[in-house]
Amino acid sequence: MAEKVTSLQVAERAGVSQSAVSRVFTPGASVSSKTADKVRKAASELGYRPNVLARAMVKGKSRIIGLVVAYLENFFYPETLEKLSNALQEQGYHVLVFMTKQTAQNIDDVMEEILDYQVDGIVMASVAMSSDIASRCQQAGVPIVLFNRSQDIDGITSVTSDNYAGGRKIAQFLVEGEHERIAYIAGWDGASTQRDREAGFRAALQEMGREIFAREEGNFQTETARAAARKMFSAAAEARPDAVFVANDHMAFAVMDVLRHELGLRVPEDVSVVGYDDVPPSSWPSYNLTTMRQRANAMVEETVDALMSHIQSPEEARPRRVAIDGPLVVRGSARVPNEQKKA
Amino acid sequence: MAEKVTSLQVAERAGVSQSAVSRVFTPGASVSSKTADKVRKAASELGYRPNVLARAMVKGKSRIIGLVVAYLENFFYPETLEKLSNALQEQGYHVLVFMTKQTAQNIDDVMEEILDYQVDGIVMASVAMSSDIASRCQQAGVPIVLFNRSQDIDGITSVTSDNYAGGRKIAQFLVEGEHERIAYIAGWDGASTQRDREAGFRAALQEMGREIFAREEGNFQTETARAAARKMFSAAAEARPDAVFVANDHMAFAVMDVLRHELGLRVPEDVSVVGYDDVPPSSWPSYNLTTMRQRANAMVEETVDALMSHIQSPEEARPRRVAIDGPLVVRGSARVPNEQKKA
DNA sequence: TTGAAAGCGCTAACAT
DNA sequence: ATGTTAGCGCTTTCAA
Repeated sequence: MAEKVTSLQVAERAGVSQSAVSRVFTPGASVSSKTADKVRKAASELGYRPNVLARAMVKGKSRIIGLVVAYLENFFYPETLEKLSNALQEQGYHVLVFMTKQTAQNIDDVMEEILDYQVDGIVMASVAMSSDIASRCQQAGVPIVLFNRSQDIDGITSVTSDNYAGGRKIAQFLVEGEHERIAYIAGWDGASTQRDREAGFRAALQEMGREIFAREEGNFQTETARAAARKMFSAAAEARPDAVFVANDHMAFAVMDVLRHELGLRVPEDVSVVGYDDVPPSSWPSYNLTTMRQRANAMVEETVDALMSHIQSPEEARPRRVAIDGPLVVRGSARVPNEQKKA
Repeated sequence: MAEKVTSLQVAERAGVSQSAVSRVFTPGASVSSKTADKVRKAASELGYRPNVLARAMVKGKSRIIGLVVAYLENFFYPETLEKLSNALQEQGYHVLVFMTKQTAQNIDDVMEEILDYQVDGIVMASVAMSSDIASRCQQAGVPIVLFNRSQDIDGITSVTSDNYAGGRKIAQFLVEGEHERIAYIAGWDGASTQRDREAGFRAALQEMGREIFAREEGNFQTETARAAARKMFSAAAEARPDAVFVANDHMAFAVMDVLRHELGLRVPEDVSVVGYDDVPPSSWPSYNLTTMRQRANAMVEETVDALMSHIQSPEEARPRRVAIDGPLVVRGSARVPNEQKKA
């Protein structure tokens, strides 16, 4: 049960002062190479490494980023978490995870906890936030970025895909594919992603002189999405949609399964399905889902960049609201305009 | 840009000493309710909360658990991470994430970093570890638990499903299902999960006077698994397997897709497929995969329990090697013995 | 019960 | 270039 090795012990063994040891481990400090050598030798003999927490205390920077996340069940998030964590690691930061339920009280509680850890920044993935809390963080000087959510709170940075544009693209694609009865299965309406996707979808439809033929709520959940699909597609052929935009891939899989395995409908022959996210299973042959890609890499890059610039120059950094455009990935789950081929 | 509120400021406002403030926020310390009230009032007016890092320094306990993880692409891990984080949060701990590549050097580096954060414990998910590093942590008094991996290092705690027993069950199930040519698609052989699953599978087969008809390497990766499936099933009907155990679900999906969509084979009529893990897509109707369930909840519970007992009583706590049994979840991807029904 | 004081392991002036 | 000193914000003796 060896004890913790401190810089003082290293100093004694190397025959230098404790601050000399500190300097050796501080990039850009002034130490002679002779001292440095002695110290490094002593340090490695003792197995010494600086205590990050102690350093954090004196510098007032923990190099910890708090990540608040509500659920990992949508496969877009694991992907994101992995990329985010990697990107942050490269900058010398690490991610401290806080799971929370999507209720105001929970979120507020969790935010307090996060702040207790003196994090240098916070990423909220798919979690809404009270403006109270927002200003509390601003006071504490801790930058927040909303990931995959945007909110109309002043001075809050958010990074999303361009959900409005995405909704528009899908509407266009479906109309060009000569669909007659275009439906929508919505996500949870508390989410800006849901609202923006639907708004873009409807707007584009309207511009083309069309409108939504049917709409059900899927709430971003498998079971609810299944129920929505059953309800929407139980009618006779002429009375049911021949195309449906499902607000995310996670629900789209559930919808496709109901269509094919419960209702005996063919996709895309009887009904076209389009999703949103482009998570891994979307490209699996069983689903082969046409979907809007959320560019996780780009979104993570923006997030890290925003965080870093706020940390490095709190005064100059301006809040930003980034909406990243992505391609519509055309696969086989939806009929396409004549000239196109499916992937 | 409000500054950090310290216990000293609270003390001044409440007209008490700084240590009185500390006591109020220390469960089980002796303070009169009069003092406590004054302090709490001042604290909430100022928005004071104790600095966890400072507390960590003096107590030598950070209430941070380091999680080392190699990839989140197997859907078993997001699930695990969510549950683990929640369970730990309930105990007042939080998870600091370290992503790493599966190479010895990387892992060692990451472990050093982790130790720098003075974590109270470490969970390694699907990551192997040198015995060097193991003893380094033991020296530092930091308990480690290997999650979903076991290693023959003395004194190391590991929590897995009972992979050997799982392999056996699958062999039995396949033989009872009257399969003639039973094949295996292996995972990465560096993983104990792969080795144990295969060992149990082979042992049971042998006891029944049978053996593996064909074997390919899938390496736990989608593309490699696809290639394995193509190679294994390109032969004529009599020369190819009529059943295959794929070492995890992630690969099993890829295999099923190749079987159905590339090779035009029916599952389970032409070939039965069984996986391992029971991740969410396994129960989706498109796959409806028969698979061994890994009981994530139980595994997480054991992990947290092991961690807590080592933290609370480092002396008494014994290393444990837990292998949690799980059920074979029978769905539609494999032919079953006559009397059974599929789910 | 309460305050004063020491100290957790480190960094950052300040002097030399 | 290097040592000395003063904290970072807190918990925990030790006296009172």
